[in-house]
Amino acid sequence: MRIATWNVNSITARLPRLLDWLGSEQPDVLCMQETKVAADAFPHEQLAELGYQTAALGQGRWNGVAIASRIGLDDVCEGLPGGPGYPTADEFEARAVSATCGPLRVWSIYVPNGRDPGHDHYAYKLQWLTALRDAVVDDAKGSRPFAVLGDFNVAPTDDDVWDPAAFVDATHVTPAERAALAEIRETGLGDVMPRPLKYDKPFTFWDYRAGMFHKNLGMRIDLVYGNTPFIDAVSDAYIDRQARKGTGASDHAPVVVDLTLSST
DNA sequence: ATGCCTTTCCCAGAAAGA
Repeated sequence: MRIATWNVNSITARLPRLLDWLGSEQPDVLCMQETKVAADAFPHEQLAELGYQTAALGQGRWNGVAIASRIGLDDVCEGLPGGPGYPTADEFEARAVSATCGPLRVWSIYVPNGRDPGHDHYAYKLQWLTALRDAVVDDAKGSRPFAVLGDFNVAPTDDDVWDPAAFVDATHVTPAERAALAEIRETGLGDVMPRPLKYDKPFTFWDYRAGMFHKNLGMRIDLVYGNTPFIDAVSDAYIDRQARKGTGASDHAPVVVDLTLSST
């Protein structure tokens, strides 16, 4: 079984490449982020033609998350239970969707950026991560394979950015953000470390500007956090950097995880 | 080592991304 996560940076702009990628890589489950499309404009039909059922949560211009599965899609939960809103407490963004896909329970998440450590968006980010921790604690301890996949917008360690000196006073690397990730892991989840396929670090994001991808100045911020039954089933994990190449690419590459489950 | 790209809103340029 193959499961992947990919921040597509607009599913509308990325649709030709997404459909090609699904056809060639054949994931059974794909978690997507930054679909940037309202739920009623999501390309359900095009993915259905490739055999995928889809659950999409969207609000139009910003954010948007989805799950595509060809092994079943049940018990869909839209949004982050108990999560904060932005800019006001009751304005909930499209940043989380979860579903049961065959033997797996999965979340597709898009963590708020934070913008700047002094910005209220940063406080929102930390509140959001705390709510995510509370929302996954039961499934993390369960016997069913369970994983949270997506764009966490936090580099877990200094090894996960091209140069820590470039991130002084920046978001994505602060102790509070990293502590919030540690609290999520402490529910019983492990960080699935993918192979980079090229160079030494498994970056998942490279800025569009200034040839960052070609200089390999990237970050590892798209993560797969799995519980013990999930981790025990992982046979391989890697960054599909091919998908970041060329014109019309997202600024994120997919993280692909191969699983060998006893039931499949 | 930043908004030098990209996308969306909609047709001009602001907002957002990390």
